[in-house]
Amino acid sequence: MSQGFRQPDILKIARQDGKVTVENLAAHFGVTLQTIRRDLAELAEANKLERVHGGAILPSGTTNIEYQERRNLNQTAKQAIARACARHIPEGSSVFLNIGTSTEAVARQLLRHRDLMVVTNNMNIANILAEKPDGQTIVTGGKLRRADGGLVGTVAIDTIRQFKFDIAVIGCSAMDTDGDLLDFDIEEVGVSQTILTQSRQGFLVADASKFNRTAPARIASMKSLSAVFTDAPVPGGLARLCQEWNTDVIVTT
Amino acid sequence: MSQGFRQPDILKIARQDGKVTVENLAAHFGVTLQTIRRDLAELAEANKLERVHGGAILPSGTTNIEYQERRNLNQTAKQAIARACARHIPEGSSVFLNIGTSTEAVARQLLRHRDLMVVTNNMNIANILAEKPDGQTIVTGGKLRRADGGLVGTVAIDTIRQFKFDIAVIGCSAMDTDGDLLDFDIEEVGVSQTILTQSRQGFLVADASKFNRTAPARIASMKSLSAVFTDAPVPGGLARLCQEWNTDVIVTT
DNA sequence: CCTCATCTGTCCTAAACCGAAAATTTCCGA
DNA sequence: TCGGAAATTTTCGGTTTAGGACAGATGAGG
Repeated sequence: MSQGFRQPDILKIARQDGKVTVENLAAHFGVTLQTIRRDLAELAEANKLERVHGGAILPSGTTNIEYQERRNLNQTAKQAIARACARHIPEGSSVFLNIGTSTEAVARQLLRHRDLMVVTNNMNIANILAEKPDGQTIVTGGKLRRADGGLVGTVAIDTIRQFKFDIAVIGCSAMDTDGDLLDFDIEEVGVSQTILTQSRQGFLVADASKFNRTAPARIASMKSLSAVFTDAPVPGGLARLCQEWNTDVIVTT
Repeated sequence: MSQGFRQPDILKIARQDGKVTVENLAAHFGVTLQTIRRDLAELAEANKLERVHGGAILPSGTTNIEYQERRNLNQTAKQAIARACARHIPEGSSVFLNIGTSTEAVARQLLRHRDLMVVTNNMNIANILAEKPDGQTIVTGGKLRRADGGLVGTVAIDTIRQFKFDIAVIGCSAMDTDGDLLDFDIEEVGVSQTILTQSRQGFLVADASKFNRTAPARIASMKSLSAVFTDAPVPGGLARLCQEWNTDVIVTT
């Protein structure tokens, strides 16, 4: 019985009991404490377990942490983009804020705007705007997605159809150089498209890293948007296209 | 058993009960008060908990103060009521949880139930259930009421109509001795009534202080409910009426 | 048979943890 | 406002645990 055999068993015990102790494992496998420590160190390195004094526990909230980290990614860029976007949203208007960390940043910047009617399908945004003393916040219904607090599904789409917005603020997973907006999640694409059809103007908030990525589902083309907010000049050909389409490109520094 | 093992458990207890006391935790884990204090200090440092004299509570964050205080009112009674109610909710069932501090307590007690489908129009409940690893949480749409995180209005009612629940758990502002359930808020009454018509069983959770109060709007009669959960025997005449109506009255101690 | 790589046990020092007691702060009723 | 009780912070010492270093054991491959 060696490392390779013990580690899956250790994981099984951990998942069953929620925790493991160095001492019990040593007794269970008939090896020394030091050997178990080495196993646990490897499992912790691989993020299978979380090491604590005297043993190990299951890693805490693996799902949410991913979103948390995504939120911190490019944080200063996102904030600058959000500020620029917020400046283009007049007080008193009706706005939709979609799922996403970028739109969440916009929500924070909108806290000072007066008399907005904000509709969102993002629980995090709703929580942020709950602090806002004036205006109205409306939450679309939907299935709560634990990973990112998004509300998705037919209920969400049906609710959105009942409104007409001045401005829709959406994010995306990736942008193609031909101006197409892409997303990883088909379910979300349906929501984004519905939002755009229900809005007079569409704003995209996306940091420049989205240009270096790709995703399978197509939301729409920049052609149908009024403005794009980002933090680096868009590739040359696309800039010309946007001009042709009458889509403003606002680049923050 | 050391620090690393206790802290996740402490968090779990805190999330379930809304608060923890140094003394209870010390007894629970069989360690001294000082040790628990060190744990709580660390959890507070990591913003997982908020330290208070004698124990710790969940970080306040969004909810407003008045609601926060209402939540603390009769807290132990509410918790006992919620526990009893949760015991009557089978695993795997579909449940609606209405606005209110009592229903919020029920949500905490339901965290351990498996494979529930919970629908709610209460943002606080949605936030609580977002931690739940299994089952589904669905949020009705609606206008976000800052005072208590409730989602109200026609959007909410329309969404509810799309479901059929095994059990509806509702609260109320006051109870009349003739068995009528009353509420201060007309808007909320409409939601409660819709919920009840869409459910096979109706549960009321209400602490005994509601008997000494009155309110203008009528939700329904206890006659239409399956069970009432409270913390003191109901007035004599009403007890007989409930028996006649086949409405169980569960009194927690 | 030899060699190399890997795993394991033992030893040792530094760090973490826990409980106890003293000093200080906070809370709450008079 | 004040005083006592409860809770907290601080400090200290004893005990457990962590993790690096090194040597022996084991097994595969040449």
